[in-house]
Amino acid sequence: MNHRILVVDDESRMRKLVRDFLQKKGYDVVEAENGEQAVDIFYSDNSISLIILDVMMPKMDGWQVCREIRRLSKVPIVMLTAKSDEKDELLGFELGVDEYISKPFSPKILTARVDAILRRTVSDEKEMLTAGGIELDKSAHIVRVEEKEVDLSYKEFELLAFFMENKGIALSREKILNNVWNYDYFGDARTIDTHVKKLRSKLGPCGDTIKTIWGMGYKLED
Amino acid sequence: MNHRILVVDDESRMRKLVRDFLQKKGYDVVEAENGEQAVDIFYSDNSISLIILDVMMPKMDGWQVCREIRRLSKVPIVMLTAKSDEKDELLGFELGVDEYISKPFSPKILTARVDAILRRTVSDEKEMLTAGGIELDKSAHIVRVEEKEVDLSYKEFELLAFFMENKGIALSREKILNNVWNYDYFGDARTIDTHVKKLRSKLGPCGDTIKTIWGMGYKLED
DNA sequence: CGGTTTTTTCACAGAATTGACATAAATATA
DNA sequence: TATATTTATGTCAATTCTGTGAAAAAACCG
Repeated sequence: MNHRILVVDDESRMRKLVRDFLQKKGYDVVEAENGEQAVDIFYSDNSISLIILDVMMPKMDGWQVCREIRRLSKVPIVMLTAKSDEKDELLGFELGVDEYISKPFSPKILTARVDAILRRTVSDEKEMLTAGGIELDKSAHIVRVEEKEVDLSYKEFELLAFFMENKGIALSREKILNNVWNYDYFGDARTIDTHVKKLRSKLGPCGDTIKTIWGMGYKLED
Repeated sequence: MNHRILVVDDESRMRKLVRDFLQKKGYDVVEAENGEQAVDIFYSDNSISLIILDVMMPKMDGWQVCREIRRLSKVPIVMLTAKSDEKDELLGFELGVDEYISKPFSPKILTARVDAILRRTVSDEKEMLTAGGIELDKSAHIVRVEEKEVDLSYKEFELLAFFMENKGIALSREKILNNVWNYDYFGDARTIDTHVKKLRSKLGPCGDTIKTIWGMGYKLED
């Protein structure tokens, strides 16, 4: 799930600078040294999730590249401008630029903005619950422990989801019963123990994320 | 799935130039040296998916050709103009011109625009759903598994389409019933199972793309 | 209408899950 | 330390759920 970022600038020094910081943050980086190349790359590599674009470039400038890309894609675009210029920004927003960063910029600002934009666009896609090394996707009904998918039964899944929705909160057996089991269930409270046991063992290395609170109930650690 | 492009220009040098670049990109090219011929060819060859039209031509000019074609077709039209002229562009957009390219143009720009338009229109018209080796064309009502067409009944098709529109998402039987069957259907819950069974067997090697989520429903894998 | 295809119902076998229970282990309490 | 209380664990029968084939019912089509 790594993001690939296309950096477009005619100065190789600047490309290297930006690339270094993005790579340190764990992003994949692809470079283009002019607008045409950028468009080519973007059209041929459909895994680009964000473009950083210098405005000042010979031949095809940043605006043109932006316009060209926007013909068929809504990929987030960050513009690098020599200095903040209101007129330009207005033009940019019409073209669908997502963010401006004016040179000289601090690398922190750059990566922070990139992070923010990607988080925004990604989080639109799906809701994930996480805790420690556990990842739970309610809609896909998938649980992963340390990146590896784990098979859970229906009840186990429901129970874990309830734990994760209340991570860090101590839950009494009664509360768990009322939420995970049907309201007409009046069975043994020990039943929960059995399910917790199975959960713990199926969660493997993360099994001890479910803590016992003696005399009270259980809690999923944050 | 190759696109055929009709290039209309009275200068053979220009036709050859455009044709060369489009062919290098893998397009089929048909040429016409005047408006009448263009209209004739377009009407007789119904596999033309885009037209590149020079504005300046003797007898019947580009606008006239455009108007003529638009009488019965929405095929994308790209105009080649000697120089960008606002008045002309306004006229053109009223006539439904999709794109302008002013001479002299870079061949790369030409092909990039053509790519973009075709990708856009293709994805507008044909809503293609894919998942694993399964391809589903909703408008054409066709399903292919590993390039080979598969015969599905109406209900089977609807069900598969619903799965593919929600690929990666776990779907309860209730949800499936509400979406694929009429709201007033209260039949046996086994009905879905039966259809899933048939789907799985008809999808052959991709049959196991439809996962059972025990106690919950089904899911088409991403 | 008669034949054909599609859709639905149904019963049952087999699979997976669940909850109960007995027993062992752990923790608090006196 | 001894005792009471609470939790962990393994086992297993009962229950619930799904897959399947066959057959009935409905829709379709000349």
